[in-house]
Order: sequence, then structure tokens, then C-alpha cells
Amino acid sequence: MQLTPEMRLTTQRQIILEELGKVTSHPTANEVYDMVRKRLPRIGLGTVYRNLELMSETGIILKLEVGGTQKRFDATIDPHYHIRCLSCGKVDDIEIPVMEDINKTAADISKYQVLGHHIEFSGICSECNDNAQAVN
Amino acid sequence: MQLTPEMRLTTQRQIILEELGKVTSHPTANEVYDMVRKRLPRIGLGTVYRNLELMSETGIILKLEVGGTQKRFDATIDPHYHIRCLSCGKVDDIEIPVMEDINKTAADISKYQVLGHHIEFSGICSECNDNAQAVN
DNA sequence: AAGATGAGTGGTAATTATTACTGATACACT
DNA sequence: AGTGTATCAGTAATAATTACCACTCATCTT
Repeated sequence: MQLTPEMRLTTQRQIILEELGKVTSHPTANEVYDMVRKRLPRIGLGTVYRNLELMSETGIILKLEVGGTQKRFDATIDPHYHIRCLSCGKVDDIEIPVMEDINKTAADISKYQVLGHHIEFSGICSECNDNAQAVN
Repeated sequence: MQLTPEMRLTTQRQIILEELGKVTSHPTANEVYDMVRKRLPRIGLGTVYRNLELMSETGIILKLEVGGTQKRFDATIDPHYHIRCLSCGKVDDIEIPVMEDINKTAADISKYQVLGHHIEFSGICSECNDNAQAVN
């Protein structure tokens, strides 16, 4: 979004960015759409997708390709890891120190040009755990 | 597939399993379908999906929820990490020692019941790198 | 200020991956 | 052989995402 000077900071982009910045929940495109629609009721879902994609390409937000069926987006771009609830699907940050060195390790043993890595933990979040208890 | 005794080892399941075992390429459901179809031309895509899902639930194969748009499947079930080519999308194993201990670390600092983790490296595979060179 | 240019938008259609449904098979057990 | 049920092939339906297109609106040019 800052890469090409022709790229405009439209109202839609500004609000998408603001709303994404308000939450720490790694919303899906549809969830961002719902959030943004409260302020811009006529915005199109395609606009949200297009701009989330664009912003992630230019690096001002993060696109999370975690498990589950939907992509998720994150306004926090400094490297960090995630944990996903296998029951409800939500994704939280997890404060494990980032291992910068394993990229080099990976580069040494593979034929790939290694560009990055991501760790995704999986488990059951406390809410889902509580719900499961309640049923028993 | 060995969990419930009612579950039959049909020809379809046997061949899906055999074909998946032959490759190390983490094929998508569609790729498995193509492989299997050479031996069982009349098999349905739904059957492939159904059985891959089933086998991953019972733990005899692994379902990889890596980046990209498709799920991938792996006959190697012992824990290991993966690297994905950002250019062509293929997924390879990467021989980095599995860190059993970080699950505990994660459990300590999060409210989740941590069940596992997966590391996905991303980069450019040697083939794509070569192709890029050729263009320049 | 008016017109041209082109990025961006909203609405909708199309695509892709996956799942669900359905009637037909085929095995297992009597 | 007859019945019950798992599984199948084929197809329809769903979900997420992307593509398309006519129109809007900044920005630039005269």
C-alpha cells in the first residue's frame, strides 16, 4: 500500500485497517467485512477481500494461512506464533520466543531458498474446555 | 480404519492407501484421485475425499492443513515438519528434529490445552529457483 | 474548470475445494 | 436366499474466494 505511489488510501482501506487493528482475534475476511460494514454499510465483500490481500502483499498486515477452511488476517506484523482451537477454530497469539535461527538450519539441510517459518500450535481453548466440562 | 470393527477394508481404501504410500509428495485429494483412478477408473472423487478424511481421523494417515488452498495428505504419520514452495505450492518434508518440549512450553504460557504443533517453512524450491534464473 | 485517465468500488457471476445426498452395490450374518 | 448396513459412484449443494464489469471518484492536464 505504500509500495506504489498510485495506490490510494481510500476510506474503505482506512476503515478496514482501523477495524483490523482494533482486534487481536485474527478475523477471517468475512468477520472483517462484518466489522467494517457497521461503519460503511455499502462496502462490498469483494472490496474487503481485495484490500486484505493487497495489504498483506505490501506487508502492512499479515495473512495467516493456518488450518481450517478460511484465511485469517492480523494487524500485528512482527513475527509471532499462533495457537488454534480445534473445537471452535479461533486463533490466538502465543508468546513463545521466535526462533530466528531455525531458518538457517532449514536452509542448510534443504534445497529450498528458505524465506520464513511459522509455528501453529493446536489444542482446545479454555472456553471450549469449560463447555465440554459442563456437558459431562 | 482399525478403530471400529464394522469398518471394512475395501478395494478402494486399500488402493488409496497404497498409492498414497508410494509417494512422498503430500498430494492433494485431487492428486490422490488421479493416482487412484489409473487403477480404479470408476472410483468417485467423493470416495477419495471420504476415505482420506476417515483415515486421517483414525490416524493411519496425516491430513496436512498447510498454507495454500487445498488440504494435503501424507502416509508418513510420525511427527515431522514441512516446507512449502511459495511459487509452485509443493510441500516437502524437512528433516529438522521435532521439538517435543515446546508443547509443554506452550501449555505453560497459554490457557489452551495444547495438543500438538506443526512448523511450516516457506521458501522457493530448487526447481522454481532454476526457472527464475532461466528467465533472467 | 472541463475533460481525460485510471485506480478503486459495489454488485454479481464464476470458480475452486469440499461436503452432502441418493439410489445402487456388496459384504456379513442369519 | 434374505435382511441389514457399510460403502460406493455420481451428482447436487455449499463455502470460500476470485474474477468481472459498469460506474464512481481522485488526480492530472490542458
